[in-house]
Amino acid sequence: MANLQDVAKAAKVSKTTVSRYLNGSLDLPEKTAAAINGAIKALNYVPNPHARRLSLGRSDTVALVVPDISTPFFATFVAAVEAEAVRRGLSLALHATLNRPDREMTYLDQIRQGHADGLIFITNHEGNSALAERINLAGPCIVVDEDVAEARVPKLFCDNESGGYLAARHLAEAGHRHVLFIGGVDQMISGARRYTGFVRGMRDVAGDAARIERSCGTYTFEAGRAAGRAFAARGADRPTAIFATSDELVIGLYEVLREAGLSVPRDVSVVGFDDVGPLHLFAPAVTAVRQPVRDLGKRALELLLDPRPEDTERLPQEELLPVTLIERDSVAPPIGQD
Amino acid sequence: MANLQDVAKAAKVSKTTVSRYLNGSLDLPEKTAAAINGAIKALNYVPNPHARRLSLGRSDTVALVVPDISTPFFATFVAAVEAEAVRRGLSLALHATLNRPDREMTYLDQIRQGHADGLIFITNHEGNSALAERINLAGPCIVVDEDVAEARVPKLFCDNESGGYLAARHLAEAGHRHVLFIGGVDQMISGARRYTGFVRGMRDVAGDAARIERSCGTYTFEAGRAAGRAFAARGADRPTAIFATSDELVIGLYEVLREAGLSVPRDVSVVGFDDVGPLHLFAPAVTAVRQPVRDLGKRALELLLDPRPEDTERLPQEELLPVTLIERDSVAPPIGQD
DNA sequence: TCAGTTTACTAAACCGATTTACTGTTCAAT
DNA sequence: ATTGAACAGTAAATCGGTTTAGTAAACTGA
Repeated sequence: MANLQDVAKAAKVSKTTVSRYLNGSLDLPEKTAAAINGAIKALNYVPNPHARRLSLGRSDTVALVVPDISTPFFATFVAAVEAEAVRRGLSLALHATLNRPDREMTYLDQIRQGHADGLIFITNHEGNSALAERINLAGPCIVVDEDVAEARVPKLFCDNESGGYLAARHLAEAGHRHVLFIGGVDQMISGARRYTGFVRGMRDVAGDAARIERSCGTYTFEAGRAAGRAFAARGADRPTAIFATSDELVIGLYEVLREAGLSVPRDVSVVGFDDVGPLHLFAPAVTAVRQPVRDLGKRALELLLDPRPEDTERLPQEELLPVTLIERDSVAPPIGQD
Repeated sequence: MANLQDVAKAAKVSKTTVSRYLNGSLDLPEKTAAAINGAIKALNYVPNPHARRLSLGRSDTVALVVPDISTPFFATFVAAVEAEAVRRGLSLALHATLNRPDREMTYLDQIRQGHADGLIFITNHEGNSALAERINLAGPCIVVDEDVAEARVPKLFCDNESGGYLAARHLAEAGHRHVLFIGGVDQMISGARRYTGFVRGMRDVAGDAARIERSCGTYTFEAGRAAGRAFAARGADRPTAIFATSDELVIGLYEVLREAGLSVPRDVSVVGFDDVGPLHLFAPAVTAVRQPVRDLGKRALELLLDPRPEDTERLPQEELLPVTLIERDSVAPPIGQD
């Protein structure tokens, strides 16, 4: 491969001239410019990216750290970030942590070490302060989807509270009073806020008649199945509606309800969250709170790259993106005595 | 950030010594080694990746070019590649082309220019020879999932022909004689081979009684809907079973069949392909040929990094990974007069 | 005609590693 | 006392760009 020196020699000028010409920091008379362009074409010259990065001290690459890539939610998120990165002429380095703190640490360190110019970070487990500390040291970084409490960086979430509220109102207005919330623990922002909103929504409509149960776990198929099994095993005093706060939970739940011979929405109503997968094709189609996943991805990169506010001492700004309720066929008024 | 020089100074040795010590090309007495380790720890030294890459002429990064990341198939594939890359200490640069040839070219060029040490390439449209030429110039590369005819690089596919065969036998053995194949055109290896296998499977069981129709298009929701609409609009002489050769096609098809009031498998049997999404939760659960997507990802990286055969003149080797038929509830014997 | 400006370009330092080809010292054996 | 090997390192070149701080020549105006 030809390098800058070769081009310079062929065009009978110096390295400096070629470099500065290419970077626009030098105006050249037509003749010289033509000679350089000719040499570049003839030699098929392309700047060596590693030399460039070393010299400039940046990589034009952003790193994306997510728990997993194969779930629809993260896959869609990654796709949105990638699209925005391309638009800005950046490359994307993708890292999956499988939610393991040691791997999160590793990638965090890599950023600090200059592997990438910035980092979009998503973790899925309860925050710990060692992690937060690493984030604060990592250079340009933004935390998305789930909070890392002590991290002093910009944060971007969907409006979890409002999502919980919308789901609750919808259920309560359909007549449900005894409901089950399946979701994350209070230590996680999505779990806490969705639940807060859910409770507020139920109270707003049903007041003290609302009877709210909560089942905490991860956002996985297996947790959905487990909660579903526990639900199915109960007798008469069973909630009449379930708010399952992720696509995976809904899928696992549906699986078990079907096996148990429980019909949705006749025996129990269901509202989901995320709505990234093909929930409209399930039987019955799932009513769900939809997250603006693509917007989340696009906005994450914007926030990462846009100039930071100067006063670093202010609390990290937190931005919320709106969610919407998509009504389908999994909610009906409750029947029976409950 | 501290650099090699700083460490050397602190340890009272030369840059060379530190570098060679760290890279294992120099044995040092305990005292010197301890001094260096101490300096590294004290200064929090980490080698600058860009300098390293420039010096070594490699990036320990592989590039992955796929049409899209947000579909379950590619998302799962990417996840598998990433996992294998981590295992080998490599980074992953992710690029989505949205199936646009210009972007494919761009990324192909980036590899040649040294952005990555190797490339896993997936395209989803009919091959063209300009693309193949670029691939042949791009350095270490492997083509996966769909062929690029004139590319002389290792290739990795699932066993499409066998997948078609399995689907056809299953349908024919259930009694179906008049069947519809929905899939890619003959110019694409997946379309051609799945169809070939499908025809062979039908003939093996039903001989001349087999009546096979084919609908060519892309592997998208929309194509599935379109084929479904065309199917639903037909009168008496309608096939009794459909082989929809991607998850997306199945989803689009199901959507339309449901709207049209056609019941699966009573009115029509369906067999899918891919089986990456939650097809087991659809109503009815979809019988499908399952692709070994994770194996595909893992094996792709292995093939890319494993030493190439020396005689480059031999035809590029092609490796096929086995598929399996997952039987669920979307196939039943045909009823009626057809 | 000569100072001052503009034009056209460049030498050399720098980014931070790796690596080749040495140097100087110590020790054992002859 | 000398030779040769083993030990403990190192100077300097290299990778391929960017950038600072210039220089030499041509032109302009008084």
